[in-house]
Amino acid sequence: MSRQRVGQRASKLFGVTLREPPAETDTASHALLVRAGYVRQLAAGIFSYLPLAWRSLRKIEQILREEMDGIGGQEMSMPVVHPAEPWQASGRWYEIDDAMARFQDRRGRDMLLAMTHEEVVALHSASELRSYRQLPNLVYQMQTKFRDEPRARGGLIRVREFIMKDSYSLDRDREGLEKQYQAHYDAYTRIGRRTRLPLTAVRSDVGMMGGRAAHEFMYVTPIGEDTLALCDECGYSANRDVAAFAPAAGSGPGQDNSGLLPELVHTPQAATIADVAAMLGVERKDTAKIVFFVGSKAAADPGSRAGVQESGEAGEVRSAAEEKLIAVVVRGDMEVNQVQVQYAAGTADLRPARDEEIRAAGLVPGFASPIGVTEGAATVVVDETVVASGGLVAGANKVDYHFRHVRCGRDYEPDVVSQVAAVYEGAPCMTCAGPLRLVRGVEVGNIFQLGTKYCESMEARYTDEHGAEQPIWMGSYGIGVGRLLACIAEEHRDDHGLVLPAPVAPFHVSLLGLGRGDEARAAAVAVYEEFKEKRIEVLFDDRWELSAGVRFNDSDLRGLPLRVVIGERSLKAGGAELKRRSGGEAQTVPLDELAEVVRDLLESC
RNA sequence: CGGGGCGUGGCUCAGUCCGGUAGAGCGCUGCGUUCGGGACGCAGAGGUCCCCGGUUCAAAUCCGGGCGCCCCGACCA
Repeated sequence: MSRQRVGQRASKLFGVTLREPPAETDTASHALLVRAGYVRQLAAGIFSYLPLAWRSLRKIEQILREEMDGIGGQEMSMPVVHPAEPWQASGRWYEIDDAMARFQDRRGRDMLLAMTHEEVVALHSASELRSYRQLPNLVYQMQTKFRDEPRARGGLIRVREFIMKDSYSLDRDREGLEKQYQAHYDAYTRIGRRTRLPLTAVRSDVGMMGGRAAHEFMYVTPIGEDTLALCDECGYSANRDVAAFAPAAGSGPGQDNSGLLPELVHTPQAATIADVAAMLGVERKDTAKIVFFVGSKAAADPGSRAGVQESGEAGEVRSAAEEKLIAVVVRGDMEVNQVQVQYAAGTADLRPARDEEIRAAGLVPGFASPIGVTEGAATVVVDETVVASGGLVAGANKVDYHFRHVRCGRDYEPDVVSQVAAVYEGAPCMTCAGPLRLVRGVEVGNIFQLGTKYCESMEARYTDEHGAEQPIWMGSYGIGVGRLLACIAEEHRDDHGLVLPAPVAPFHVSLLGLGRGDEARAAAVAVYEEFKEKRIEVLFDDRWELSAGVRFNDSDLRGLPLRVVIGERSLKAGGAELKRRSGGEAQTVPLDELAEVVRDLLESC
């Protein structure tokens, strides 16, 4: 709770309420945040936080600050504008395309807007950290990031400019890193509790961050853009990108008859799995489908792409020789998990192959088959479930023909066998075989064990007790502050507006002065002054000229945890009317007890 | 980056097909009435119809180009 006197008159509040939601608000919580006067959009994915939102964000930041300090963090602040050099040294200047906002300063020096701060932390660590005596260490900041998303959406959920709490652990070895990683895991769990937002930790892909382990902290909601696989029986949870499941052995017709050899069958016009299955009288799971991608290795020598400024140049610099065709074989009823294909095939980038690229490898789009892929023409990646299955229906690499009874390992040789099928609703859990459930979620926070990657490129080393130079081990941990607020708003609302929990609400009390009489008005003003004096954060609706209905509705919309009404009616009843925004009965409280009762009630909001 | 939609007062939108005086509701200002769940009357202010160019006697409206915003997909640390 703030130490300062905090009060605001609604008549002067910068940020009005809107009766109708602006046209371009897609999610319920975002419409409310706009209508209630919390946020305003300046450009696609770029928002201003008006005083109400800013007060909430500062409270959220304070919670984050306390939790970071609690695990030994030191707050600092690093620039939003970076020179290109550190990002060139780490390679990310070249690996990241349009998502990075680049520009040149007046001298023509390459600059960028920070997307995150690993490079700069590593750079500073190189100069500040020299001895094992200074480790472990942990620094963090609340800082603006800019990521030029191809498509911003969902209000504050997916924006281009955002404030992030980002912390960076610095350790002498893997054990130290794992310790700080776990400390963050626990801190994030506490943060979810304190902000009243249910968070689910899931295993996740390391993506462009690199490194070993990673978890995401997800708010499960239908408006989420990520898909999670959860096991209710053993608690396994993972992002769909990395979710593992037990390969199911096939049991369909043909699959039992392991002795049967491939048999060519005529399947005119049947270019989709559904067509083929129907024509041959089998189920989709008795078929195998082959999906083609073109993967590219990231340029080994960063210099080969130096100076890339425009997205259009990127494709020209990357030579065709770096690309390879990847043929992925999954069961007909399953989808391909592209992230896992990247790992299996060892490529950095993946895109669907064009028909002419498939033909160039001597294959027939629509009827392509893993049988007869010319050595070296394509990397054949076969899903584990396909290997575990018996004879499946597969393409014959000949227009209008398929094979029955095709078996991996007997009829064709895979280059890689891996789980490249995407997890599906009801898939058997890897650890307990229970059915996995797929839900949507918003990534509120993430934690990465980076290892020595960034510190090595910045030459951040320490000297150990034997006098030997060692690389520093880094972990990186983020929480989107605005995204957290957006998720809290999504979780805590009703038909009338926001219902914010006290720890993150911009004010504690919405005070309404009703009625025309001088006595009632004086009483309301007196309570306003008293609340301020007693450090109860109060938003005082002093707009007596408006009708009561308007003011009640505005109060509900803004969603402060408590509402106090003082008017002729309440005075006649014995004082002020006090009501929780979250529901329940209103109570009448004598004015001389009001502040105390309010303070007590706040403890449970 | 592919597909689609939209751009008119502060907000939500009509008007565009079929060219001819810029509109409604809400909000805002003033006066009066009302006064515990989005009140009422009267008076009023407020618009480069996204921008540039073209066609035309005449363009919010038709044509060309651009910009912005939104949705679906691709992508995403």
